Amino acid sequence: MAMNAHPVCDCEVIHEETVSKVRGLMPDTSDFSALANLYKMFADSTRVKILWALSCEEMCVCDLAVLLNMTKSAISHQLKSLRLTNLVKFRKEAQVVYYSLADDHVSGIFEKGFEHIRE
Amino acid sequence: MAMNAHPVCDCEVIHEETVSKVRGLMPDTSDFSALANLYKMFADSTRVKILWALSCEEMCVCDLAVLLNMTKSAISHQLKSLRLTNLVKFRKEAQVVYYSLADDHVSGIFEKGFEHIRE
DNA sequence: ATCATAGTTGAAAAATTGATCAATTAATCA
DNA sequence: TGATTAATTGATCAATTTTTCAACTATGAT
Repeated sequence: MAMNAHPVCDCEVIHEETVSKVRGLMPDTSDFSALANLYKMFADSTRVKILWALSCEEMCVCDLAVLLNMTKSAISHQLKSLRLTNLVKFRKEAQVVYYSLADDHVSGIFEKGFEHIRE
Repeated sequence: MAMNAHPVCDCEVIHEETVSKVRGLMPDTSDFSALANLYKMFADSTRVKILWALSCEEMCVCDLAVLLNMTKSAISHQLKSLRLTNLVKFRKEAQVVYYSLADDHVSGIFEKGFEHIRE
């Protein structure tokens, strides 16, 4: 009969040592959230296309809307998420807002991804 | 008055050249989907913790459930997604199923991510 | 054979997300 | 000033996703 069944997972700890070792090495939950939130930006076709396009060239909202055949509103909403995660930066010239990648890190993440899917 | 407003985005193409140049370079939609689906696996706290844990050591479902304080069922569902995207592999020994990372690519993707959030 | 445990599965519930729509801001120009 | 266009915003709806729950399979032990 189970003497040490875990309340939540309802199972014995099969390998206590492994679990405590890994737990000891584990980054904070907030680090994992930050990481997940970063990858979330690459986890949607629209956003990943926007990021890829901006890795080619600086573009305004309108350009992106035409390129991806979507409304300015939809693009703008996505750009907002990308701004909030510091993946893109922008400059305003008259009424036009030009977006570009915040830094070269982003392209680096792309490369890793494309590497993997072409294996 | 607008002479060439785009039907979907309801805007003029501000920079036709930019748009057509980028459009010419653009990978297939299916490539972007594949990329987004890959990053989707890293875009959830639970999954990213599982992947990170497995990058430390091979673990069974129970170990992961205890480590993350979640039910075996929830873990198992996530592992299924990870299996379907070929990010993890497993071996069965008696009733216990041991999971590990499918290849070193995965750790590489982590590093890029952590690099970015620690900037 | 019976029972306990590891793990998986499908369906439903709960939570999150993405596109749309209408309204709004900001800037230019007549 | 009033009209036009780029862009943003908040609310809503639809779709997707994650967890939960209960039922189930499979393996090993008594």
